[in-house]
Amino acid sequence: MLSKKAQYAIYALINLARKYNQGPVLIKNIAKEEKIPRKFLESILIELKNLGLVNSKKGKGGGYYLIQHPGDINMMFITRSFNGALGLIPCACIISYESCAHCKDESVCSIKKVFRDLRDITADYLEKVSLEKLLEMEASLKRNPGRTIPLQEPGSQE
Amino acid sequence: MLSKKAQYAIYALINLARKYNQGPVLIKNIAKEEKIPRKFLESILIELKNLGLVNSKKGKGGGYYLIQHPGDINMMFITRSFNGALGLIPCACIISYESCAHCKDESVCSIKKVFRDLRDITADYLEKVSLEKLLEMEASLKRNPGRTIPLQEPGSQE
DNA sequence: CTATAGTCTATAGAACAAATAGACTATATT
DNA sequence: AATATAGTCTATTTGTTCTATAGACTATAG
Repeated sequence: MLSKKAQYAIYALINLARKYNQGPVLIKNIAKEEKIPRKFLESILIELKNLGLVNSKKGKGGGYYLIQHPGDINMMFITRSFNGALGLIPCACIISYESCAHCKDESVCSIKKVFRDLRDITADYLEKVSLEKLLEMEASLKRNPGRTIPLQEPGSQE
Repeated sequence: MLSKKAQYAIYALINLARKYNQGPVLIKNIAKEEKIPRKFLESILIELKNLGLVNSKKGKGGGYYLIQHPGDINMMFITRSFNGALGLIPCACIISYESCAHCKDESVCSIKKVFRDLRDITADYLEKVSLEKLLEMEASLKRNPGRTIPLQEPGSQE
């Protein structure tokens, strides 16, 4: 499960993406609209600034705004920046990789292989989901609820 | 990332799967072979027993053993039992679903859609990975390192 | 120069993860 | 029945991370 921080980061970015190229947005407005605790949001926005996704303007008429095109910001980047590794076990991770202390030979470890492949599938999927894509999907869902073309064919429901 | 507990559960089960139908296995042997803290492992084995995957025999010659066929125990069941929800955000989960407090209308929320689809992809993938499958893959990797047929075509590396 | 709005430092509290200790109970074998 | 073996239960400890908040500080527009 993503941390609240990672989830809030996504909501905040979507909020800014909706107002892309419309000038700075106040922290308190984002907080109110997205129901994010204001002080917590502040720290998230500073991280987003350090990551180079947003910029801020101080003083009256100030606020935050996206400095990358919504099509260039994807869920994989956000998720990894705020939540860390995508892999489910340390030896299946790219960042925060740790060699496995439990198996004798990692090169023939089926657990590693399975979880590494899953990590790759997840990374691919999340990389395709940009803020722009999310806004498009939202519009599409509003026109025709439950009828969007999925990014990838989901399998059977459990 | 899976908790240590979930990871240890997987290692313990694989260990028992290797010795399927060969009588009870001592806790201390599993602990030693898989490098799992013994007392921690005990609590995991009790959970596995409550889940109906293993049984135990007390006294001399006792130990733990699988009571389901290795082909019938899959990673999705283990992961969910020990690590909880597969979805990355609460509104995308099946178990531990929570309606989203952040969007106005969940039925047209693209974030929910995206993360729900990802959850389904993950669930499908993990469901296909049984203990038996892991042992087969291991054998196959040993014969021909790095040449197994993946369960699903992994995408590009990042 | 002053109201506005973002920035920085520090910290509190809760929840959770990981591990350990030790007494207790059941069973096989002699 | 006695005894050693081996799993079971209860409790507690320790440490970390997550989430949130408070308050003083700094930069800027007008």
